[in-house]
Amino acid sequence: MNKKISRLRGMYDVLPDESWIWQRIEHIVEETFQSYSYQQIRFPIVEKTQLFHTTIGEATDVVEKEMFSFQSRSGNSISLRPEGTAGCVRAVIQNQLCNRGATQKLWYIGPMFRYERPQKGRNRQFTQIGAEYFNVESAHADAELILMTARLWKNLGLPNIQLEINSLGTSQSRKAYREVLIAYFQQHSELLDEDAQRRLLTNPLRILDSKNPNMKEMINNAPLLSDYLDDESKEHFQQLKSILDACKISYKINPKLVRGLDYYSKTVFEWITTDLGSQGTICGGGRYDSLVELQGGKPTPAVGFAMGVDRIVEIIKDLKLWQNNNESKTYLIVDKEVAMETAYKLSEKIHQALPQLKLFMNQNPTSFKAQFKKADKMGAQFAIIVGQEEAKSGKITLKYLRNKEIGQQSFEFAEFVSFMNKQQ
RNA sequence: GCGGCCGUAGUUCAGUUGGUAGAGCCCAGGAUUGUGAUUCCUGUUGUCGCGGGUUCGAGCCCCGUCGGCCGCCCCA
Repeated sequence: MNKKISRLRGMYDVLPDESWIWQRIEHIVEETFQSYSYQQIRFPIVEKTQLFHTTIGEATDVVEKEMFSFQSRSGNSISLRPEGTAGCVRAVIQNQLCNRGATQKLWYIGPMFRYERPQKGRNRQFTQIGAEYFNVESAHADAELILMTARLWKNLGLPNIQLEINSLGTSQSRKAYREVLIAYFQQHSELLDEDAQRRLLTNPLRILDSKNPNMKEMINNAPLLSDYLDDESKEHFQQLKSILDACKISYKINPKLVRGLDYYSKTVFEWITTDLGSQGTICGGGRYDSLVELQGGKPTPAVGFAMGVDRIVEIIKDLKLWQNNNESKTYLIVDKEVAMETAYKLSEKIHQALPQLKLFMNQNPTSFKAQFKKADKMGAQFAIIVGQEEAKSGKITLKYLRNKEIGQQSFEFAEFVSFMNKQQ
């Protein structure tokens, strides 16, 4: 008879000991993206299932077996978004943000849902932050997005992150390569595992990603995508590389880097950490020039990326990169014998005069000793003591808990305010 | 979707060949007449994840289930 209802598998609660990390990441992301003049866009968590099928691709794992799909009351199939680009593109088309050649630099943050087996760095509800740059065809746009993410890692203070890039080519050159690749794999069909057999005609590029040791040699000898790039794609890729070189962003060209979502073309990139085990990609993205048209909009080149906030939080926690400074700095210690009205009058006066001050007030006054103990455990810098003497005199007694030499002082209210202002 | 490990107080864990639970930390109170971080004393806490089975008897054995971790897979 267990009446407790537990949370769903792969979902989680963010508790106060961790929420401050999320808040700080969100704050830094917002500042960084704004400094590059990207504007926030917000779009629904639920969309028509069809949107994800046409955008992400029928043969992808995300669509085939990882979507939270269900029937709406009117009988339509709707789904929780498994990623952000689909909804963002839909919103751009529907609200005509790119009409008459307008460019857009957009970013978003929010929960995404995929029905997967939970693991470190992989949850069923997870938070992604993404940015999308619409209507610039040249690699300058790709470069800006990569530079902006590099700036973000710097601002967040994340170490051990590497950039990998590749070019998938235009959809025409990819089509040509695809046929060569299928032919090659068919020659070696006796070596293909079950997974590869299944993907041979739906998504042969993904076979290159396989870690099956039996297929390793065969894959290593497979024709390379880079040999089949057309001039336009080569030129585009070269442009990106020379900007990255100029800005001293180091990268590795990974010719086997192919993204799992169908809509990518030309540039693809990933930021990878070695600190998270097997879920090491913290940010991935690329160009998707044909997606807007595929969704029924006017042809609009675009490029974007998404990053997993949960994974970034994990790194910051595991490596203990940050310290919490969101805790109360000042603890209001109230004598049991002092009327709470007096204490509240003072605390409101303090909030009015020092709006930045993080004041903790104990609504259940116990002994002085116990309150001091609590203030200490909480990491408070100061204790304001409201005892019977202070209630009579109207003065403020302030004790500096972190420095015995300064110790305890008595102030008039105005003196107290200017003292605290100096401290902050 | 596949494979492996795991689930005992708030927490970290112990629990002998099956005989219905224990420690450290934390928390609360006190030694200290209005004052913390050291020390000492005292005290609270569990349907042993949940359900079923075997047994005279199950935290321990078996089955199921839920949840977590790790690998595959996938991806951010």
